[in-house]
Amino acid sequence: MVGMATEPTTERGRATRGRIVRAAAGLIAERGVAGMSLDDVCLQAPASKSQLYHYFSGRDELQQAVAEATCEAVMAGQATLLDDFGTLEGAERYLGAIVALQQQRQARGGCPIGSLAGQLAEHHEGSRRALVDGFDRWEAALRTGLEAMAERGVLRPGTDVASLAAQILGAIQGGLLLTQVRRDPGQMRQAADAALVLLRGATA
Amino acid sequence: MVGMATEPTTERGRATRGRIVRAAAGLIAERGVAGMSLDDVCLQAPASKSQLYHYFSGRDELQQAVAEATCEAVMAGQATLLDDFGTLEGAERYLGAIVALQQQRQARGGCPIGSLAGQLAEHHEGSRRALVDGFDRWEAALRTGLEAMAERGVLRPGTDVASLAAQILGAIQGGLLLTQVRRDPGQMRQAADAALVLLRGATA
DNA sequence: GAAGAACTGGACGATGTCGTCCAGTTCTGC
DNA sequence: GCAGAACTGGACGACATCGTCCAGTTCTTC
Repeated sequence: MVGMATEPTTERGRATRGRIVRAAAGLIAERGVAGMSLDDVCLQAPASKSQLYHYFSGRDELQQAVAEATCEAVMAGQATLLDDFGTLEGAERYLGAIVALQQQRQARGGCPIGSLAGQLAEHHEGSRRALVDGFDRWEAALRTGLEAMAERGVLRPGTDVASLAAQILGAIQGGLLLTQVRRDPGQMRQAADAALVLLRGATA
Repeated sequence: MVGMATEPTTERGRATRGRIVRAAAGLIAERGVAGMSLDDVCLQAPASKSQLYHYFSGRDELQQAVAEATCEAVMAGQATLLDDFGTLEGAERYLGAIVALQQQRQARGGCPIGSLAGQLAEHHEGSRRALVDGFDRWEAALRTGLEAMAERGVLRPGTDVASLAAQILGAIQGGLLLTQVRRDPGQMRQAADAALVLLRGATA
């Protein structure tokens, strides 16, 4: 934990760093943060201990990198769906897609960001900040869609789109958490309905 | 992990088991599931290894006991507030109390049940079931309040109180998660407002 | 193509953790 | 008050994990 982490400057270095982060992310998703050992990460990457410690100062920094990569992946995965969020129908499609994904995954895993939050947020400031950043980007995308609706007069004038975006994100996260714990995608369906109630409650 | 767990039959045994669970719960709250070692639990309880393994088959069973105790504590802590949930004003008081608690705690810790969910639900079936039980009891309490409102004609006839209860619980959990990650009690305020919107949307 | 920086591989010691074991003490039922 | 069950204390071995170290290889720059 003495040496500082190094950014890779060569193509090979970037590839190695990427393999390590992906392996760590996979192991965390599979076994949880507690179940991920650095040796396992090296084995799975594949990479060696010195490579891991070359790019990361230690476990904490690796976990933070996983948090960042996870946020990136989640946002990238729903980017096109979120672009649609500027209309009521688009919002319905977006929320329906989340429900469908939960059904397809048999209600496992919950939200990748939310799951990490429960495991990291309270105990590692760097990881927490990475997750805050992820939620901020998510919420900003929702807000952008709401603003588009507001501009077209779909929402009542004076609607607090910032709050509404936060509430919708909260409903989604709560729904995903209950879905995961109860192993029931119906929980996400109800949460999606709740988000739509909040949205429709603000329509003109 | 070979021996099965034993229920204590004597007063002293129950006290010891209780000390162990409380110590484990405290350490998990402080450092997370990953950061709790059984040696630390014994040190803090105080108790000895053989006592721990006398009452629990191993780490997993101890964690499950912590999950059960946490659910119990959370429900006991809000029992009187939840009794109030049978009126609109009572519901406002209840949600306001959650917000106030988050402010008082400086947005730390989130929901004890929800936090455990993120760390345990995906990886230990027994713990998951304990958490499901906690959420079920919570939701049932909300539903009881909603049914009281429905009977008194506060809610529109035909309101699906079961779904509404799940949605309100989801809003609360989502709000607590965002509060914890963002370290901002305002997140819980917005979630509480969202829950009230859902509730008022069902009033006659 | 040579020099130096970046990267790689894997062995290694220190440490923490788990789970076992057994001898000693306290409690319970008769 | 005694026999047996329940409980307690702490030492112990096996093992996993962390983080370090250094020699060897590949890349970049000139």
